[in-house]
Amino acid sequence: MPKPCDATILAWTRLMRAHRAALTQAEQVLKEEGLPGLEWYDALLELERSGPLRPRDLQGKLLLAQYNLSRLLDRMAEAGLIERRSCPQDGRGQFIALTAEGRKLRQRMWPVYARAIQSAIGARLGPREAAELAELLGRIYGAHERGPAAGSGKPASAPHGRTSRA
Amino acid sequence: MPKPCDATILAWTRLMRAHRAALTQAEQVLKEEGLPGLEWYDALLELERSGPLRPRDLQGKLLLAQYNLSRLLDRMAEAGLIERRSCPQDGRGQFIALTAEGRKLRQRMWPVYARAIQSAIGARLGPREAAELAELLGRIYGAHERGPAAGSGKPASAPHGRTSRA
DNA sequence: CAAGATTGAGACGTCAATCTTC
DNA sequence: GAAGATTGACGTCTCAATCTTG
Repeated sequence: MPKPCDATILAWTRLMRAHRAALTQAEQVLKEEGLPGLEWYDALLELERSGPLRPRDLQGKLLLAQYNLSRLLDRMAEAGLIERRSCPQDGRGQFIALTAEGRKLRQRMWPVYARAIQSAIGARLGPREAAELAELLGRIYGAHERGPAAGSGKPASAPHGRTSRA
Repeated sequence: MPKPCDATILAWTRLMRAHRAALTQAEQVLKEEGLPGLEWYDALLELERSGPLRPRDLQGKLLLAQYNLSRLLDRMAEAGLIERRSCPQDGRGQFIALTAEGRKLRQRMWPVYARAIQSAIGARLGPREAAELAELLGRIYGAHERGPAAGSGKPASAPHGRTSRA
C-alpha cells in the first residue's frame, strides 16, 4: 500500500471538517425548531418510502449497528412514531411500521432540513459543482442511492418539493 | 432561501455517507491495532505542532465544545500523553503540553492512519481528483488552512501529516 | 449451531450549573 | 459581571453476553 499523496490527505481532512460543519449546522437548526435529529429523519423517511421493514433491512439502509438501531427504535416507538408488529413468517423478526404521527413529523422536518442543506451546500456550490462533488464522494463509498428528500406524495400543495426520488 | 436543487441534495447525502464510511473504516483499523481513536490523534498532532497550548486555543483548532475538550484532556492526561501546567499570566487558564509518551504514540499512530486514508481516498481517486474534491469541500466550510508543508517545514508524507477529524 | 434482535455495563457526548480568576 | 475551565446529571453509543426462533 503506497503512502497517501498530499492531495489525498487534504481531501481527507476537508471531508472530516466539511462534514462536521454541515452536520453541526443542520442539527442546530433542527434543535432550535424543537425537532429531533437527522437520524430520526432518515429512519422515518426510509420507512415511508419502503413500507414496513424488518429491523435487519432498515439497518442495512441506515448503516447502523444492530444494537444501535434497536435502541433508536425504542425511542421512536416511545414517541409514537413507529409501531413494532410481529412477523408472521419468522418469529424472530418484526415489522417496523410508520404511524400517522411519524409521517406527519417527517413532513414537518423536511422544510427545516432542506433549508440547512441549501445553506450548507446549495448556497456555496452551483448545480454543476454540486454534481461534481457528489460524483467524487460517490466513489469513496461506491454506492449510488437516494437522498434525504421526499415529497409528501400529495399534489402541488406540499410544503416541500418533489425532489430526487430515484 | 431557495429550495435546494437535486444535485445539492445528492451531494449532501453522499457527504454524510462517504464520511461515515471513511471514518468507520479508519477507526476500525486503529482499534484492531490497539490504538486510540482519531480525536486523540488530532489533539496530539496539534499539540506537537503548536507547542503547549491553552485549552481555549486547542478547542478552536479541534472544533470541539469546551466541556468536551475538558473531558478529552482528562482521559489523555490519565493515559500519560499530556500534562496540565498552570499558566503564569492568567490564573484561570492552563497550558497543555505533550509528554514524550504522547509524541511517541502519535508517531505510532500515523502509519496506521495513513494507510486508512490511502485506502479510503487515495485508492479511489487520482491526485487530480483528490485535489478537486478538496477544493469543493473547502468551500463548504469556508476554511483555507495551512498547506501540507506549513508548520514545522517537514513534508506532509512524513509522520507529520495534515489530518483532522469530524 | 446460525440469525434476528435485545439487554447490562461502561465509555463518551451534551446541557446547564458551578467554580475560579480577571 | 465576563471569560476560562470543570462538574453532575442525563442521554446515547459500544461491546459483549443473552434470549429466542429457525
